[in-house]
Amino acid sequence: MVQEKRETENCCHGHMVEEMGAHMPSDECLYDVAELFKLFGDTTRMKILYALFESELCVCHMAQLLGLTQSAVSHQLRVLKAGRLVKPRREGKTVYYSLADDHVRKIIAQGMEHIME
Amino acid sequence: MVQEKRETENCCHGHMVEEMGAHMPSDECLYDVAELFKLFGDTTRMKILYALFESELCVCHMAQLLGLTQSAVSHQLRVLKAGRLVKPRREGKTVYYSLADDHVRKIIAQGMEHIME
DNA sequence: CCAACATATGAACATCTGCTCATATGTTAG
DNA sequence: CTAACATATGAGCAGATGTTCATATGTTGG
Repeated sequence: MVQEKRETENCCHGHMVEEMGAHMPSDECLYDVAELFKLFGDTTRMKILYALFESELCVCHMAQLLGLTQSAVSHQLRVLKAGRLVKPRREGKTVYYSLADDHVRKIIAQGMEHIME
Repeated sequence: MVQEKRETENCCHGHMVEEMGAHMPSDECLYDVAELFKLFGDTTRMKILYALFESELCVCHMAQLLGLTQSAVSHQLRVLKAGRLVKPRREGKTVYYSLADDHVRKIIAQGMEHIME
């Protein structure tokens, strides 16, 4: 995350530039949204999330279903859990994961819609 | 994109695994959605998109507004254009970019909502 | 406690990404 | 045409990311 480089170029003799800035969300907010979407921006994670659309699943079940290693799935579940997109439920040795809330479903659905244009 | 690794592990003696698969979108579809979200998954691109929320902007204007290099902005606009999230409009030497459609706005808004929980 | 199973985690590695710098392309004024 | 400006693009590089392999942790049955 290294940036903050200012240019002196200017095609429009920059008035109103600061005025525009007023409507922009804070850098932190923009960063958070980008981080959120980053979670959806990987095929493996998207597979996992979509697999959880209908019902909770345990790790090894997901691995089987998606043709992935248990380790790979577990690593990604860790990321998704940290991002509050999924939540675990332990039952004996088995850990079942499910979508954290309906927002996740909505966001994915919206993305799907855009793809199907 | 190297994967396709199958595990033999099985906590649930895998019946119904294939049945689940029936409800999954095609790999290509999942891939496309992930690619779409990947576009939103970067702070610089999110800044650019958000800056375009209200009105079209030329490249150097965006660079100024966001405190980024003209080159960096141009590179990202290329990516966003390829992903059909923004569209250019040439006017003399200047190229104005704007959001490609309202879906973009909706998707970002949905993301923002989730952040503000 | 021990063995077996389910999941989690750390290190190493190859790949992907996004930035910078230099330069090319496109456009208009003179 | 040429100079000046706006944008685009390519090469190179540093940092981020996702996978694998090996191993640790957690849980239950015997």
